[in-house]
Amino acid sequence: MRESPPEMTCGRGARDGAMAQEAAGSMSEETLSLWKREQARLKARVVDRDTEAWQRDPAFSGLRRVGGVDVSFVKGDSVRACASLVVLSYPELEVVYEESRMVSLTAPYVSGFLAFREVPFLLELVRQLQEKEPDLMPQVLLVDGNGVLHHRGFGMACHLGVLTDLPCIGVAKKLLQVDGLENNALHKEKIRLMRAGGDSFPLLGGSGTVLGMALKSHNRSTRPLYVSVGHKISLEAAVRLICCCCKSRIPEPVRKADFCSREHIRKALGHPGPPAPRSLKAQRPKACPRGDSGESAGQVRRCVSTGGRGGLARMHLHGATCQNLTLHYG
DNA sequence: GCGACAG
DNA sequence: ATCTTGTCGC
Repeated sequence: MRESPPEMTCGRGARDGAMAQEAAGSMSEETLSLWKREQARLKARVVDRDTEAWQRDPAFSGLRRVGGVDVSFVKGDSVRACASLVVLSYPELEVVYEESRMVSLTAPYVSGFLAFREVPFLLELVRQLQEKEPDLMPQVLLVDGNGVLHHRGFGMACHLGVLTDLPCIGVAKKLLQVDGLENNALHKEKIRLMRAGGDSFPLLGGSGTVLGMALKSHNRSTRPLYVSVGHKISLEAAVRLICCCCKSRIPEPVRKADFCSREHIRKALGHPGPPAPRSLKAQRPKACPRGDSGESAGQVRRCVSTGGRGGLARMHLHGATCQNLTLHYG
């Protein structure tokens, strides 16, 4: 049951005034409701508290490997992309494993359903790691996107976490404005008031529950990160770990994964980048000037860990868990 | 027409 | 996600 790509869809009287999501306009209501049901089904398996000993340790003793995943895209191409998985040692944050793979995306991007577009390929990378280098399986995975900070409380970090049974943390670069959360003047003021790296404030959903934390990931970072629980870790431990993984605004595991996937695309497509058929719609003009002065790279404090004893919490990607690696959408 | 829009 | 130019830091 594959959806037509956006450009093949004739005007179908989208009731979204301005066709909020061009991709969403190509998605059948049947598929969207199927995806919602799948999210609801898997959401029941999310564990939003610490399950591993190292997560409670002030120095994260026992944590040796932190993973990061990312998907980068080919310029004018709506289907070709590269998925990457990296594993870094902790606390050194040196790459001990890296795998990148060119993939063909099938599902379009629809806000709220990012996992159905990217997770299948990330799952495949985790499965490959389990087969070839099980000893390098990360003890926690940092995901580029949200966890429970999501339209239905089940973002990509939850999705990947449940299907791999690995602790996962959602790290988003922009606030997803759901459940009453708004990137308004008050929110911006709170951001401005964060002074040092490690400062944060809670993101309270409409029902009063904490959906995540806005975090100033290092001293000179202007824009915050939005951290939320994916699976098998508490929000407190998640925020603390993200801090310890940030040499710059973006945590190293995610940053390295991003670099690897881009580099892989550059090599796979050869250096001359241009010939790419423009099949998507024209870009919408940006009316507002970008008023933020950029990032600044710089050495920043990191949490220090006193090494760690041997591996305790071993990831169990065996047996019953492996069936979770089956792809779940269609 | 306007605003929102993880990646 | 991607494009864009310049600027700053190492």
